[in-house]
Amino acid sequence: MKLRAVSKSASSYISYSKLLSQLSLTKSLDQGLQIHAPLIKVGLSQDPKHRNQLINLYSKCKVFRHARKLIQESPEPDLVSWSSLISGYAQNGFGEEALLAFREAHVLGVKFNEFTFPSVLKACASTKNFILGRQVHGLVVATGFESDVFVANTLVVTYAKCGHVVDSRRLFEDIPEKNCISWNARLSSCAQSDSSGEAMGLFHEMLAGGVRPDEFSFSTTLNAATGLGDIIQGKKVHGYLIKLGYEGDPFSSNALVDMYAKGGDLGDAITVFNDIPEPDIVSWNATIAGCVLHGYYDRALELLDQMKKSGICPNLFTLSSALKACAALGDQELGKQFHANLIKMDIMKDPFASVGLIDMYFKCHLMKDAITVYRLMPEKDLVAINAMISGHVENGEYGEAINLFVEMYRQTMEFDQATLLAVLNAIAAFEAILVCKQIHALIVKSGYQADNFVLNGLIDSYGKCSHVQDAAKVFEECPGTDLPTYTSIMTTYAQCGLGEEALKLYLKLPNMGLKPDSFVCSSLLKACATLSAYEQGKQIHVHVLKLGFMSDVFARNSLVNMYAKCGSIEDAGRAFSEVPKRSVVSWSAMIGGLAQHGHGKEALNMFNEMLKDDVSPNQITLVSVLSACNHAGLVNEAQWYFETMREQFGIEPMQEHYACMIDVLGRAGKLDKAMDLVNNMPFEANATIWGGLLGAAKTHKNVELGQRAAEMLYTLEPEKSGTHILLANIYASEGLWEDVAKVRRLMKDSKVKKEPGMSWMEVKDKIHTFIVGDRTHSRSEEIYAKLEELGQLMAKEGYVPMLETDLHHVEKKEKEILLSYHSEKIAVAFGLIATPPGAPIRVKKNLRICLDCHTAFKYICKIVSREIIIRDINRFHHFRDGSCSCGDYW
DNA sequence: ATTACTGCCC
Repeated sequence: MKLRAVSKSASSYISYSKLLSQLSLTKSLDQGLQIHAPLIKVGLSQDPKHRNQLINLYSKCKVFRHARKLIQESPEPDLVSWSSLISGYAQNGFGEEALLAFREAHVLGVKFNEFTFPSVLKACASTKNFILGRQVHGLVVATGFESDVFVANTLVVTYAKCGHVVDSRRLFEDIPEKNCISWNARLSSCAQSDSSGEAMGLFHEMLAGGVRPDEFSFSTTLNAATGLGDIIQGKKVHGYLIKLGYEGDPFSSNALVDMYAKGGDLGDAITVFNDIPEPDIVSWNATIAGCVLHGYYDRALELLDQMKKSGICPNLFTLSSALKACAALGDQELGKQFHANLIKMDIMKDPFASVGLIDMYFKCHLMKDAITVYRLMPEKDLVAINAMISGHVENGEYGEAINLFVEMYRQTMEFDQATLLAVLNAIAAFEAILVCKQIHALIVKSGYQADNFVLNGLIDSYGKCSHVQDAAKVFEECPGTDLPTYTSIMTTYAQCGLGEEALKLYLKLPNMGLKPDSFVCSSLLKACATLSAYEQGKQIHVHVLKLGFMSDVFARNSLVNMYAKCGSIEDAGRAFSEVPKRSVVSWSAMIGGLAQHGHGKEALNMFNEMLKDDVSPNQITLVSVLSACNHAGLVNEAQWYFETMREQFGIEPMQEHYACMIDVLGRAGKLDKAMDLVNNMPFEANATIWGGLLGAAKTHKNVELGQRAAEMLYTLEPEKSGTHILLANIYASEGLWEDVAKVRRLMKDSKVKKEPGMSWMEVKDKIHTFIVGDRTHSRSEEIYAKLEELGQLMAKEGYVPMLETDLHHVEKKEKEILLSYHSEKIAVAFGLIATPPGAPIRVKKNLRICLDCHTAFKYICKIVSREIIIRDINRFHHFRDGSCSCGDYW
């Protein structure tokens, strides 16, 4: 009986031992627990080998309580049992516990070996306990295990993870026989410190040293390529990976998907993804994130469905991307569903989940939900605050956005690039110039003046606040100017009416080695529009075609606007007819263009067509409609649209509509009605409105209204000289020379200078600028000869200079000379000698065209058989066959 | 011993 028991236990000894090590490998806890009882029964659990195997199994399966109990039961501290426990903690992510166990064992006098040190070091790395890590390193050296390549590799990784990259590199270099894992450890330490370039170099060194990379080396190197955005290198690594037969490695495949998705062709990413036999959650996530990154939001959501159907549950990564897709698509319902998913998964404490939701709710205009999610965040990190600021900007709450920043900055003094960009956006939209200057100071103080993104935002904000000079200063001091910087400053110039400056910069782009993109083109088209630079505009049009931006609806709308503002309503019409899907912007641009050219009836027809096309007008469309009525002198029509726009189109008349209507009435001589509207509208009349009334007073020779309007304008815009000039003109036209003299004195005292009349004429790619009596042009002699010749021909046809338009109280002869050398006349004369016969002449003027020039051009266009197109500050004048398109109404 | 995917701003 006794013998049998012994022999049975002998055979069990071997089989239990085998079984236990098998169970340890597969982490089969249940079976282990089942064996534990029989082991006790046969008395084998007291055997050190079996006990250690059990400790190992329990530690691996995270049942540390049982493991510790077995250690306590053992008669003396044992290296293997403690090692098992420590490694169990370390492998399962219980770093702190591993270190505690290590200290306990150390105090008990356990001597460690090359199998224990890696676990302890791993725990130091995961808890970022550098101090203990260095002490363990000392222990390693003292016990002579430094030369063990296994331990040395772990040290390299530990130092890197604790942020001590230099020590990590030194230790790596000191390893005499570096194996593949040593190299991998170094590669991973580069990944830790964001040194993708260094990692790429190491990979090549590794190859040169004859070490064969494994799947770890490949996936890490591919990640480095992604970090660098260097797809060319990445593709080479991809090729080599195939050659060495690691194509099936899931980590490398996922790294490839991520690389192509982030920096290359999304198609390549999807190809790699489709070749993965059993994509895991990371493969799906990387592909879905790639779709979102490239703007294929529907595709991303479809993939998410497919993923679920394949039996894989979305995790936080998946839902982050999905929320971004919902935000971009404005899909509230789906967004809410994902919110429910996140709550069910109990991961709402994760900042990524909250920020994704905040962003989604703001972009879907569900402000309250966004704010609720933010309030429920246990710890509001910087990214969440940034999302709040930009969310408010997104919803037009610029003041709230700025206040939020100020409040946050006072509390934490924390901000980053994204904060600055969000605040700058708010400033730009709010035109908050004082805040803009403060943020500028903050940018300089905090060292962000080397950050191009921030500087571009700053330029943009100064531009939107109409502080061109500040914008230009930031631009000039920009350390490295890239294409977006140029775009920002060119857009600023274009918006502030300095189209010429924008064009000058554009011509410099090739010299800087920069290629224009669709943003530059759109900015330039706007510049051309402001400048009325028709030839330049046509060239940009060619660029837009060549560079393939014609699929861009913005580009097409910009073309309509540019051609209209450059005086070619025909080209504008052609561009308009080529817009595939006309939005309210396309229609408004066309209607506004027609209006500016005095084609009031056509503009109104266009407006009716737009309504038939089921496109709803917006405020801008109605400004264009009223302006069309204005330029065509259609007073009744204007009144009808103005009075019915609220009920017909649900658009509340804004200041611009009132201003336009007041202008219509004023021009038509209905000065009383105009003043009624001024007194009864829900706004204070601004400078534009008083300016219009002053013009009306001049046209209809109403001194009283002129004086009142002028007085208002002196306070509203004292820096403008136009007011004085117009008032003086009113007095002059009534022969009130003493009053003219008074105004002139006033002008002199207040140091307001008359804004000099300037005209521009574009020939080929050069813009020629002229002022009154200009003799600086290289072809001045020919120009003045032409003017002389024209003067004689015009006189024969019956032209008489309209001397009363000049307010200089000088001799008649002198007046005649001053009049004949007005900048627009010089420009037209230059046009006649510098362009081929029969070509239309396009001139832009910075002020309103003068009455005498207007009359003269009617004669000239007939004499020379040319179309003369003058764009003044308000509108276009097309002179053809002795008359002007404005019908003498401007 | 070593490897991947997510948020705010451009």
